[in-house]
Parts: sequence; structure tokens; C-alpha cells
Amino acid sequence: MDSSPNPNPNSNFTSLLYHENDNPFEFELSDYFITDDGSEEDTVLESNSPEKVIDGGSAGSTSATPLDSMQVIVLGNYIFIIKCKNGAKKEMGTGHRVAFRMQSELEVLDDGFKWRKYGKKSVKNSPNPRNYYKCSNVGCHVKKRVERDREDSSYVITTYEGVHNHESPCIVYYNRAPLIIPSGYALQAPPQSSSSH
DNA sequence: CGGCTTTGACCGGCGC
DNA sequence: GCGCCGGTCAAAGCCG
Repeated sequence: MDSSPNPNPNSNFTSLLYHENDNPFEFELSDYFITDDGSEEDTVLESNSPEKVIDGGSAGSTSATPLDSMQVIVLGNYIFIIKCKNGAKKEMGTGHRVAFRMQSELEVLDDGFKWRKYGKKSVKNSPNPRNYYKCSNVGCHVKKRVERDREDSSYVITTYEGVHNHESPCIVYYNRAPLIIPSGYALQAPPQSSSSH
């Protein structure tokens, strides 16, 4: 399979999603849309999932939230910043599910991590199969599911479960670098070191 | 030859 | 209790 370094540049961010969790946690989500020329703009997300919906809160207030309570997922040219309220850092562990729905021709968008496919299932009420992936990193048990939207197969739904216990092969720390992220690079909060020279 | 994908089998949860 | 369905396993095959 050709691991193309560039995700489909024509994919458009559509809507965010949801997380499935029994805990009464409130998540606040924002996204950054990285354009080809590197400029960025904030977008308030709309949640239209029938599942539990995350509070799509105030985008652009990233400075108000401690960096270490964020999780960042990069899908192609899109960077999703998930901010935990309630000091919920510990809850970002295994079991959390975050899904993204994007319009893309590609089945699997490059998010900077290496995945190993371990299953494929046809789902009831959907003409499209669902693919199952595990993170290839030893000791990391993060999983993701990839399937096409059953109502509009031009959309891809990617669901992440768990949090990586390692850094992405490609990382750009977002308080040290401008938000110009090459495709395939992951954005991650910097380690807790207060001394930045 | 090693790593990855494919694919059918198997298993557990859940609803009836 | 039974059957359906989603998720995972693992053997075989493929490809670089």
C-alpha cells in the first residue's frame, strides 16, 4: 500500500464529532484549519452526531486552558485540539473515544502515527466496511476505526480510542513553532519544562 | 525474509 | 436460551 505523504488536500473539514464515554465529562473542542499558505483560522464546530455530543465551545481560547490538559490529533491538514475541562487530564486515558468526520477521497489519513490493520468488518445498515487499526508502537494500545459514512461515502469517519503513550514520529510543539504544520506531522503539547530560553 | 494486509473464524455482549 | 452483531485473532498470502 502506498503510504502517500500528503493527504488529500481537497478534503474539507465538516463537523466534529463526539466522544463516547459514560463519565459526565464535558469536553470543549476547537479546531484549526491550516490552509495551504499556512494561515490559520478558528472554526466553531457543529456537532450533529446522534451520539453523545461534545460541547463545541469557544474556539480560539486556547490560552485559557492548561496545555497539559489538551490532546491534539492531526488528520491530514486538520489539527484538532481537544481541551479537557474540569482538570480532566487523567481521563484522557484508554477508553476515550473521539471521532472525526471528514470529506476525503482517502480511506486513511496520515496522522503521523504508524498503524497496523488487524481487522475489517462489514457493518449492518452500511454498504461500506469498517477497518480496524492498532498503533504499531510497542506497548501502545491505541486503536482507531475507519469507515465511510453510510449516507455519503465521500465522508470518512475516523474514531480514535485511547491516547498514545509515546510521541508521534513527527512532532511539532505548538508553543515553540508557528501553526504551520506539514502534512503528517503531529502537534503536541510540550513537556512540562517551565524554563524556555 | 520480515513486516504488513487479508479474511474467515471465533468470542462476548446484548436484545428478544 | 438463542441468534445477531461488532470486535479481535491468527493463519496464510503478498510485497518490497
